[in-house]
Amino acid sequence: MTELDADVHQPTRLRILMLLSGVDSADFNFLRTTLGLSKGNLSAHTSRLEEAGYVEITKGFNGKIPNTSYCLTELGRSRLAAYWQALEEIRSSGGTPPS
Amino acid sequence: MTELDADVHQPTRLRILMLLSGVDSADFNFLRTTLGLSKGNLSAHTSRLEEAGYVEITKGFNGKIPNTSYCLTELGRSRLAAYWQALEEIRSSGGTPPS
DNA sequence: CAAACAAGTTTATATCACAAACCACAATAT
DNA sequence: ATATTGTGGTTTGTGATATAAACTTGTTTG
Repeated sequence: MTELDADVHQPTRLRILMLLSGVDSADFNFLRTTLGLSKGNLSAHTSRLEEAGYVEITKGFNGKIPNTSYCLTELGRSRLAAYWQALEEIRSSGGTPPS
Repeated sequence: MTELDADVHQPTRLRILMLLSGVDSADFNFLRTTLGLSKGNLSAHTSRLEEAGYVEITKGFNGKIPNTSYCLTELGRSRLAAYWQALEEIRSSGGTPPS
């Protein structure tokens, strides 16, 4: 019974991870507006993903204004793949057995 | 941005629903042992699924001992299908764009 | 300088997942 | 008859969590 990684199995975090999986990196406001999140919510979720080691956070500046950008780590990428696979197991576990 | 139904998007409930989707009905102990859940946990989740209208709970007796059995409703079945579809949208939203 | 703004973070709150404790009843032992 | 144990489940207490509001730090504008 493969477990579903709780750090991934959360709608907002899953969307963040999927978005990051298709891009080299994305910054705070891009994630925020693309996914339609409040700042607090996004900050909390990215922190958790960083603690899990799934996302790397890079703080810099755009001219003088601070800018934070996020990048999926290799661990994050592999956990994300494992998550989809675990989900596929659950999905195929249920249906009516073949006749 | 299709939302993920919170009543479905929970590992244990998802497994319960998937299990029920492949069977006419299942009773408490079958669910409990098959999914490896504590009694309290199973009871809480099935209650929630009933309140959502996704599962019908039927209380009866096996001889003299009480027996509760669970059956997926049509609503439950359709919500479950919608859930997998919503998830598929998220899944295909992320990947590297085609070259 | 003061007031508004930008980019995040910290906090308060409400919900939730879970197991321990509990309840109702049946079967068995004393 | 009455404890005692077992079975089938529900209720309750607790710790974790998702979210938005409030706050912080620094910048730009009046």
